[in-house]
Amino acid sequence: MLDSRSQRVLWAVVESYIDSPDPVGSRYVTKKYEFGLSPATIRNIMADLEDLGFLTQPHTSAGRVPTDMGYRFYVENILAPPEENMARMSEQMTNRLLTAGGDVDDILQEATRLISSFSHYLGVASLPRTENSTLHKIEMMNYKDDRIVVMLFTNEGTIKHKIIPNELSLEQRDLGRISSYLSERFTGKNIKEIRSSLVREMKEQKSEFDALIERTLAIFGEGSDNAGDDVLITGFKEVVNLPDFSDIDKIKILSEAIEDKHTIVKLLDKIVDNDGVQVIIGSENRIEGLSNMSMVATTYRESNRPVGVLGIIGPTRMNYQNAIVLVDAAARCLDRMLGGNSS
Amino acid sequence: MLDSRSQRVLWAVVESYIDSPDPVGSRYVTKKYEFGLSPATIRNIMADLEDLGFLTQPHTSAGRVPTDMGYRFYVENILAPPEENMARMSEQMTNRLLTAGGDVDDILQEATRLISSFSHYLGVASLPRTENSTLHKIEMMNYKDDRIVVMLFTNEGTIKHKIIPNELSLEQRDLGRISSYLSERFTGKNIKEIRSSLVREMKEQKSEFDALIERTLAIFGEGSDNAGDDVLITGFKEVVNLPDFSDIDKIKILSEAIEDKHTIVKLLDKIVDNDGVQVIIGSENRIEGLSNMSMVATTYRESNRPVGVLGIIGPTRMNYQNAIVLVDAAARCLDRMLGGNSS
DNA sequence: ATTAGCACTCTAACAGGAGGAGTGCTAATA
DNA sequence: TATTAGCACTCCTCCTGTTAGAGTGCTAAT
Repeated sequence: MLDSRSQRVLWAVVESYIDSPDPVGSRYVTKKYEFGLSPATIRNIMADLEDLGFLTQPHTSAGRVPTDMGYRFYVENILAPPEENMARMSEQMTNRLLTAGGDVDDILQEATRLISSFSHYLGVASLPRTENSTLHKIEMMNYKDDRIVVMLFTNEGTIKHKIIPNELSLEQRDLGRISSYLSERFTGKNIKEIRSSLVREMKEQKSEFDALIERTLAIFGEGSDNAGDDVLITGFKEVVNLPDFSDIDKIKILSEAIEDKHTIVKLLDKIVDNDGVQVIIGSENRIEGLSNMSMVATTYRESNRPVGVLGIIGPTRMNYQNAIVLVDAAARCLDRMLGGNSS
Repeated sequence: MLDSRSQRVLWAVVESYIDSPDPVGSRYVTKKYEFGLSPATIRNIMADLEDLGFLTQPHTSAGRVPTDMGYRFYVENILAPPEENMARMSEQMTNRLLTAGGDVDDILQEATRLISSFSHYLGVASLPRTENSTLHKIEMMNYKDDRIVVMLFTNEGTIKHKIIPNELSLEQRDLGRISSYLSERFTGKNIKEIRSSLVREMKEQKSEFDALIERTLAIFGEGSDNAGDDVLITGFKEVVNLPDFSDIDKIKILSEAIEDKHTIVKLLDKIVDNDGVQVIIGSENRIEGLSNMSMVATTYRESNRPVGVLGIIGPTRMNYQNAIVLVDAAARCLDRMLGGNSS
């Protein structure tokens, strides 16, 4: 599809543009990379690459800049194998990550922090969605006379609790009965299923515990309606230091996306599980305002079941190779940490 | 200390500079505010105010700008009583806040979000520090064979849980004994005290449960060493839209402060409880990099005991009146919501 | 097929100048 | 004595024109 000489030129342009965000000219390419060709020839090749849509010019007499399509080709066909020191870097990160303790949330927090500080881009992750977990146990207990604490234990090792008013003045004995009934009936079942089956039941047969059940449901459903609480974003301070964000308007857009999180959620939702690191380049994401951002992400697993997404978001001019290696290393590390937990 | 005419001029300068960040000139003051004086007279007064340290000039032929000292005088001596629509605004906010549900964390999250969006500055808050709470109950239960869930219930209505490995393979029976022993001994006591007394005991007498106790301690102490997890900061997207942050370097400094949180913690620590909204202006905070930021904050209470801080951070050129009213309204609203809870 | 040469284009950077806003001072005024 | 009008002066901002440089595309020569 593209002769190897053109590929090498495209490679040179992308690499050097990633290195520093100045349009790259023909002369520069001949100087920096050993082509054995004159600038004029490079110019011709570049013109061809532009016709094909891989490169573009900011203005008539400027050098070339890769298009999203150019990056795409670069990522898919001519990405070099990771360098030695890249491997060392990801190993370092993995080691740091392995020392992280706490529950899943803490580990993920640390993971995003690490991939952000190693890549100098934004680290993002979606927490395991409760609704995809399976129930391990439900506990209810009295708390301070007028309230009940409901606790939800999942097989995935997360615990959620919620305080609800004890409207029926239930005794601890009653609570024990209710919770062991629920536990017995639903243990091992998918939270999402439980939720819908409870809702159905409540419609069919009115019980005196409806109010209690309804409030309990809130734990099950948390995060499913107001998506955004279950996504972590770290590293804004890294990103503002990039020359790509010297423009204040870009910062505004980004800060809005980060704070509202909905946009990022939409992005993460695009990552499906297909056993590998996925790359979404620039306008491919089809999200307004994020057309000059790319994402490198993959799913992470828990007992061999994909439960969430981990990735890096940066400018289209990002170091894809670096990002891919880091994300992959972090995700596989998570797999081990989480998988090992629930064994 | 300052005759009323000078005060009015200072007031005019501050107000109009808050309104828009251009140095304010003598002519402008006479036009906008009815002084019955000529620009020349205003100039003389301004020169006096400059000599006194309340105003300053960016350059020779520019208008005047308030100094930190100027703002200080303005805040303490000549702040006008809140306008009508200000009161309506804070009422609106209060209503919105009252509908917030969930535990303390959720409520505070909503509170910072609200004061940020109403003020267009940064909303900040410190969560109630667990170590200042009193213990209500401790529960321990087996979880998935090889682990234990430790739950800490405070009188203040917060619950913390932690999963720790069950190294001694304790039975639920043992756990029940241990937790009821701990509960019995420490209920009603201050968490901080409990922590230190447990540590002391562990040193004095080795018990077979030391490892368990030590891990349990981690819950008590959480947030005390790595301060930063217990502070909320919201509204970066509001702040980047201010003309004060059109400079990219200021954004960098701020984003760093927000992400690391330590700086903000230091700032919040300066707020002591003395029954009222406190204002820290510009370089008064003595924190590097934040010399052009001000904070308006106050403590919020739980059962009449101050447990945390809530405030607004913005540029020195912030609308103090507005901020004070909002912070006060929000804090008093929190008082009610939390105080009512634990009655 | 490649390359040297050249005219052309566009930008970034600098310098100079006009306009304007605002001051401080002095002298006149109420 | 306090206020004000007048005026010279300063400094910033904005606009303009110019220049240097980088890079291109094209053509003709190799």
